[in-house]
Amino acid sequence: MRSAVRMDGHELLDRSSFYRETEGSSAATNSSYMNADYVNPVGVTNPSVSGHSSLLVAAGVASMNPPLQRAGPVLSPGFGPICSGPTPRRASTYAKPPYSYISLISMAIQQSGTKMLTLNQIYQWIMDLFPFYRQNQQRWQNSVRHSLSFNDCFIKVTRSKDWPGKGSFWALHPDSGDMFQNGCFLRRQKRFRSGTKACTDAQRSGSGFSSSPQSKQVHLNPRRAEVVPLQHYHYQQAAHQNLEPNHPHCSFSHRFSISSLMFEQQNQTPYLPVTYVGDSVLSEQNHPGSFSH
DNA sequence: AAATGTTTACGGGACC
DNA sequence: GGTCCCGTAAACATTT
Repeated sequence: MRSAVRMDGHELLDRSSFYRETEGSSAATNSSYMNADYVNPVGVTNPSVSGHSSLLVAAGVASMNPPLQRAGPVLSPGFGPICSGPTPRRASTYAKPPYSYISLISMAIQQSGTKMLTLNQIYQWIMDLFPFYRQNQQRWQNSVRHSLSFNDCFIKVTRSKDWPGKGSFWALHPDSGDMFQNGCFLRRQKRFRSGTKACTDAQRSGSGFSSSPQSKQVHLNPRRAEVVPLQHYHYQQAAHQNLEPNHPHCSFSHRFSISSLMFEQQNQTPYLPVTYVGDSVLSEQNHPGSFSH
């Protein structure tokens, strides 16, 4: 059953409260992919290691949600025309981001220092950046898990016995770099399929991975050095090939492109000062999943 | 028990 | 209209 027909309280909040308060748009004119009124909070320098956002506090989110242990500073938007109004609207912060779950997961992984994250780290990254996803966690987290399992563009990196912990790491398939043409994360231009096994074992062998019978499962050597080649591969393949603004295939700078997001992340001046709530500042672990700066 | 991972099913929207 | 992508729900298995 689709959410449009569900009449639970959350859905009412999502569809009416959010969009009604946004300017010049409505649920009827905005698809979930193109919510032009969404105020993108990207600007987090290190979502996994810092405290709560003053923006969230100002918006009353802190009182609506249980304290997150690893919430990050969600800065105010830097989306130019999107949020060029007098002040960002509070409701817009809660609007559904215009990214698919695949996009969100991809962004999270790509922005991590080691290009691989655990499921929980992916959850945290999404919630840190997008307050919308602090609601109905059971719903969207199920979708995230489904996306990870269902889509060939994500590969599971199993832990070694030397590196115990819960859950595997998730990484982007080395050949999934062109999923989002122009670096636009709104909607994939084409679905990545590994049916042809474009990523051969030979390719993986140089990537710190060892192949396994499972098509989308690789094994992680706990020695960090063996993970590095994969990072390089991703950086060159994904970041440069598709996310680089000057790339021939990226002839325009879409405001939802990852390059735009990253640029704003590096250069934006926050509207609101970043403050921390509580004692939730955690030390960064030197593990896969630690976010790069 | 809870979190994590897999699979199936269905319907909506975008695109051709 | 057909196809593809996506979101959501749900059931079930596996792992910690």
